[in-house]
Amino acid sequence: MDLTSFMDNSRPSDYEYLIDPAPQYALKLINLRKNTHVLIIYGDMVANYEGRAKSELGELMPRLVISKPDGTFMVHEATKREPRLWNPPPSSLYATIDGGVLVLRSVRASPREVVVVEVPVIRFAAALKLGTTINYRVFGREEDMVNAIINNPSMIEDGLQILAREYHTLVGDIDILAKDSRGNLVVIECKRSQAGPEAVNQLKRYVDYLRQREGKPVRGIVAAPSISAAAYKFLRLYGLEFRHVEPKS
Amino acid sequence: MDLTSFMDNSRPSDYEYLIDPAPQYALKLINLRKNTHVLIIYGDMVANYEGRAKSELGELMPRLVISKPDGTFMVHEATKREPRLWNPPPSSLYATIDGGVLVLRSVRASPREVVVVEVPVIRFAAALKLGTTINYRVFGREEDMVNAIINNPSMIEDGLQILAREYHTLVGDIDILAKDSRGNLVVIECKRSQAGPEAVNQLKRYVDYLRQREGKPVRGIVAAPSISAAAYKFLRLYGLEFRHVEPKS
DNA sequence: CACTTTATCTCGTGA
DNA sequence: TCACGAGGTAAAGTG
Repeated sequence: MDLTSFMDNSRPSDYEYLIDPAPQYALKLINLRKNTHVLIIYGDMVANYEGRAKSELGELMPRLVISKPDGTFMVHEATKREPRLWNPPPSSLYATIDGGVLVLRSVRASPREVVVVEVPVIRFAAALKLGTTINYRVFGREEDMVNAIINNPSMIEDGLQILAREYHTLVGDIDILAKDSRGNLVVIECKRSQAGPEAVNQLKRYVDYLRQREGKPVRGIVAAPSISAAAYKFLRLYGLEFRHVEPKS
Repeated sequence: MDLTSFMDNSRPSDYEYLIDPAPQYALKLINLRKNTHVLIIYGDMVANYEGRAKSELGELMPRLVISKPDGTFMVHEATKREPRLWNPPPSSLYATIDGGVLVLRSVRASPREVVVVEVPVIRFAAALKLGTTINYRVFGREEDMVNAIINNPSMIEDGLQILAREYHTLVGDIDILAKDSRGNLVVIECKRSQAGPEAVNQLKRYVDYLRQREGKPVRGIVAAPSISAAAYKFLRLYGLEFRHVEPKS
């Protein structure tokens, strides 16, 4: 493939790449494809971000820029899953050449956030057509746990009767509201991973609210695969309960 | 540059790339560079993940794999900042050819999680040397807010005396513990962005605990740039207070 | 190592 | 649009 063939042909192809391109070639690729392709720019660059917070990558070194057609903009370094700088979608990419240097400006409208990248040395640039999986689904989420409990309440305790799921209250939504065999209201808070202090606190909030509103005893149960020691102490301090439930059951 | 020169020379260079490579060439690049370079593989692929949860990208379509020397492994699609599938560092990458098809297996030890990617069509593969910014710093975090308040407690109210920061209790850590001009304990919970019901609930947890432990009135203040309407109602309901504080002040 | 909390969290959902 | 809460959260810091 002619590496610069795209210059003479504005019809998008699946992928195009430039090796050690002059800035104006990279610029043209970016502007032609930024709304349809995922762009990759590899080179020596500096960058900075200002918006909700502020930070700077002032030392010139090789980094990797990834820009997606939805506005996602990321500056990756050698380590970590997270980009060092980024703008989430929807953001807008503006590329220019300033003093012979490629400059990428990603602007997020609300909240106003700007990432600016200067690339004095462009080693590689590419425009790639990527797909998107439809009907993507993850199994083993909290919702699946809630379903499992609703379908089989005895996994919490015998005689439990489900009253509602996602029961809305002034202080938040209760995962499962139920009634035990003795007629007590039971609030169940599900966590797909180990429950910590926040989970207990959340449950306590719901239970306190219902106790006050109903004027009678209300039980609270954390349903999770495990609970931290501190959270368990906290839970017992307030007379709440824990049930072991695996997220994939 | 000879696109296959790396084959005859195991000395790492800054970047190498293969265009429409045969699987065994891509395999060799991956195995030579996976521990030192960031790898990019673009092609048509299917993938699946199993670990804490489970999901599948069963439809063959163009996707982008990024692998970092620390074990970061990501499968990106056309949209979103988040990879569709991933393993965080530290994970291990194992590449093989199975029935003529490049197979990438990323394994995380604990918790055990596996991402498997099959790439029947490899359009592009590259090994890139990336840098890492040292002494990286973000400005405008919650810690900066806490510092600002400790250095100038009057931004909360006059006569406030700081007693402790990160004060540990049975139910969690208090951002700032202080005493007001009348001798009341004051718990301050800082949020760098708008405070929601959870922030208020967190504060209530600390205040309730101290009230009980100390047997005397304890004030609670949420310090944040703003607070949601629901959170504010909730806050007033429990006799807590709100102070406007900007994260960059 | 486990636990706790923050985050420029991101993302989906529902009002 | 905003608010709220889950997430395979990841990453940092502490005991």
